[in-house]
Amino acid sequence: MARQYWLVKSEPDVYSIDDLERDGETFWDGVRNYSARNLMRDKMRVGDRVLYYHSNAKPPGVVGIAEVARESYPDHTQFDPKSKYHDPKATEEKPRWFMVDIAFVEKLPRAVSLPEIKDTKALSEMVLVNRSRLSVQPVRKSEYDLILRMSRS
DNA sequence: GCCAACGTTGGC
DNA sequence: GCCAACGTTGGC
Repeated sequence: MARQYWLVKSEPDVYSIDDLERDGETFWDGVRNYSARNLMRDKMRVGDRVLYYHSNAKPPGVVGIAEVARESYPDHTQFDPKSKYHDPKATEEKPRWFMVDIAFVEKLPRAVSLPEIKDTKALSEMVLVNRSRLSVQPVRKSEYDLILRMSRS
């Protein structure tokens, strides 16, 4: 299948693009939304490209690129009573939440901010603009390419 | 810090 | 199955 494109949100205070650059690779734990889970569990493939978005930042925006390094497997934090992501209804036999691993690719030469994205007609159909609170979302190749081009200008 | 959007939970 | 109450996300 052709490479697909995604966007993931992360609060830089929690885990920023710099943290990902330092670590090289990480597991994307803590996603507790069924739409986002289904995308990770069923659609994300190794090698897919991922726009890395800083939410709750000033300004919020796309700051880098990552790629899917491992396809979905159960998110271990759901089984951990001490984790804030613990889910008492999940069992090892029947996990409810899944995650993927993502690897650092590069930081954008310049962040592309949310206001800028909102001002760009060709990006007006992005899920980011039209649906609040989805932390893993699909992106069109044309949108991905345009954001990269904007970051270089 | 506020609050709109909206997903989830649980009573009925 | 409906829907009110509740909790969270995330921009501003």
